Amino acid sequence: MGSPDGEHIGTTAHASFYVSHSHSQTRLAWLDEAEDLKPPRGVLGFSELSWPGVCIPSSDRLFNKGNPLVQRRTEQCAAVTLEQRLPAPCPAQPPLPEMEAQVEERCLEQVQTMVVEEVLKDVSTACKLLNIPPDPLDWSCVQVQKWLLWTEHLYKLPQASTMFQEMCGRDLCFMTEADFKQRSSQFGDTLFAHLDIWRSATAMKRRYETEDSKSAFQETPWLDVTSNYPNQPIQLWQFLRELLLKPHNYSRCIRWLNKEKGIFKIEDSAQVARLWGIRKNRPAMNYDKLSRSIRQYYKKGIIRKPEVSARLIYQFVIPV
DNA sequence: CACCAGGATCCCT
DNA sequence: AGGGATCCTGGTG
Repeated sequence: MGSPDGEHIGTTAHASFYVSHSHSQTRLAWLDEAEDLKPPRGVLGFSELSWPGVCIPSSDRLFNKGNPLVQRRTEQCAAVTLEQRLPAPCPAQPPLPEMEAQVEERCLEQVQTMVVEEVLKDVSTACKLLNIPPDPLDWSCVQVQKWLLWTEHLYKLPQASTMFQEMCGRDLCFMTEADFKQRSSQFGDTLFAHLDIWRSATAMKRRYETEDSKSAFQETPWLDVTSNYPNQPIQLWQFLRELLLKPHNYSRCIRWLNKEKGIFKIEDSAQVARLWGIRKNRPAMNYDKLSRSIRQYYKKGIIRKPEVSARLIYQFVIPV
């Protein structure tokens, strides 16, 4: 599925990125195909990376019907691309073929920028959620397990994490796809593809960071995947974790039941809602609304109800 | 009654 | 467009 004819824009041990700049015929064919694509979506529903012109090997395998987070990004990309690849015609002066080529060139670059941007954003969000560094090479065994648990949840891969016990990120990165399949014949390829994307994202980020400051990419405020985004508004799950990590102050209203598993109990629902309301400057906040927001996290795989469900008890999908 | 689940809509960024 | 807030209906113990 790769396009080795194109310009090589990045490499990791197992993944490369190519952008075709050579054959306008091919590019048009790809763009036309794109109109028929079913729209996948993030967070880390990465199948959109198989987008025409920007190719990440293995990512197509992540696109399966069971993926709960598959929909959104290509819709955005498709909308912009298709709109922009058809600039308003000028009847008096039909565009020259070179101009068409330039327009296509620009479209392609825009798509590439958007896709790269979205990938980095998704990886960044996941890093923040899992509290792990972006580069898989830097992962400890515990961090590998966190990532596996998350991936397991994301792609509904039962028991995937148990097949990679006591492995650090470096071990994982040196494994081939065959090694992955050997450990899990059913899901090895999906895990491998997902890991591939993370490594690729790191490579992309490095590449753009070291690029000339005049590059269009530099105008995008790249997200530092390890930072906490001081200017970003806090999200509810972050707020809850914040309270939980300060038991000295808040254990009377919210506390861990099982910190290792991420299970917590809201002891004083009204008080937690009040605190959330204060933080967000929403005086009318109450537990009914707060709990509705928590339930939105079920779909996103951030918070869920524990296996043994009980009132006011929730569980972080990825423990702190 | 308090909590839970989830649809619909609005608002803000 | 996406996230969160808000409102709502209906269900459970």
